[in-house]
Amino acid sequence: MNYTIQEQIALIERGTVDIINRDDLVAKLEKSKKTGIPLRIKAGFDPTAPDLHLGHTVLIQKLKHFQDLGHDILFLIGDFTGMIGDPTGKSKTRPPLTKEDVARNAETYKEQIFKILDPDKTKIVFNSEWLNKLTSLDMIRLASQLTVARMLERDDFRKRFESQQAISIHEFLYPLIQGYDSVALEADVELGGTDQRFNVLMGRDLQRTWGQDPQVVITLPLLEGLDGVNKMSKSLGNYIGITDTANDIYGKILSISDELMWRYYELLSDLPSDALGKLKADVENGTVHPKAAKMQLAREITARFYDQETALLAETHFETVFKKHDLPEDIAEYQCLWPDETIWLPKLLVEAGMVSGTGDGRRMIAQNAVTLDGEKITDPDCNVPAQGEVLLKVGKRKFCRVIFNS
RNA sequence: GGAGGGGUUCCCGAGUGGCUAAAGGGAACAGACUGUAAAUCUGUCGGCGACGCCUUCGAAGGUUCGAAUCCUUCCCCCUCCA
Repeated sequence: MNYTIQEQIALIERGTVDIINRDDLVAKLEKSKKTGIPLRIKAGFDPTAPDLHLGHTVLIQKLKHFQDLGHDILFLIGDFTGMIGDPTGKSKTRPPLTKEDVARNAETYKEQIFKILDPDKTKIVFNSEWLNKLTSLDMIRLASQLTVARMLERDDFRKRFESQQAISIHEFLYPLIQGYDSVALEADVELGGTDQRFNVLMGRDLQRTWGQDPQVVITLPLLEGLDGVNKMSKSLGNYIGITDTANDIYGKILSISDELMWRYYELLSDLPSDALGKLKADVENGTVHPKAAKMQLAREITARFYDQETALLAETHFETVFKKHDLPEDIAEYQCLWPDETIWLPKLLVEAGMVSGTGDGRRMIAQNAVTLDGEKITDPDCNVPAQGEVLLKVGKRKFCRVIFNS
């Protein structure tokens, strides 16, 4: 609580898209400073996806900023909303989550978010706590707070409406419910991705209706996934999980495109903006190789979830495997029980889980992608003696040491 | 309740009786080039010890020498009218 208002604003503002509205934020910060009562910062999370990735960390990092400034973090797990199913996208009817599921997912969340947030200063709350108590009457009253016209202001609803696509009633309830969460929590600030803008703004309206001081809404950019096109998501497989190994985090970052690298710098790095500007200029004028810049980013991010030392090890690992084409030090091992003297190579690749089928294996061999004990194999009919140890490599990054047990 | 449109291999999307394991595109994977970047080029892309065999076109039956294509029933999705 020893920060000036200006210092607080500067940290909070960094990397945000919108602050709605800024004057309210200043007023709240001033009041908090005067009274010594920390602000209540709310952010909601889906209970069905406990595998957090870097995309989520943009938001969590911002929570961390608030936490560092001495405010209270309300980490909301939307277990009630999760039971209904997310309206966005063609939702296949989601199997309803049981209490056990929710509890387990919450534990997973904790393990992950506490890599960033301070567990002692973070409160985890579930919206079923208050939403389950609402009666039908309450629900309808809540629904009366909003008109259809207002709802259709929301971009995605409007587009769907105009192009005559279906919108279900319960989809209209979603923003209301989310807004009601803010009322229940008496939130001072709510954070959300830019795609959540409408939903989080709803909280302001409802809080006003309930006679509360409306929350400040802060939206944060959505991080693009590894492909650089879609937003990072687990289902698209274009993500870097925060529980990924150091080697994976490092390697995945190095595999992103140069263009995307700057986006990641902007959203994920703590590098001060003037230093970032200089780096960018240096890359542009050729003083710094783009790969060096990428390595720096990879080190920083890897170190965030592990430590500096581990990050450097990951870098060494990376250089060993991909630059010098040496073997990585931690090759997967596969114990193979095989009754015969020899084994057909494609079969062995299947056994070792390196290809999807013998057809795939043949293909890989035909495409010069398979190496056995460092020797390139080109004959799909190749048979290998089933004894001792062999080292297999498929493509650039798949390794396996097969140990035969007779 | 009424009318119409549709469900094809990971995705989009051709295909209206044999030449179709099914065009084209995307994704993905492999190879070349590199910085495991981008771009580009080449190849692969249902399964199988494989110039052949087996299983696929929402599901189940049927017609036919032969069906993704025709018929029947069923399931699902979408739009419009009410």
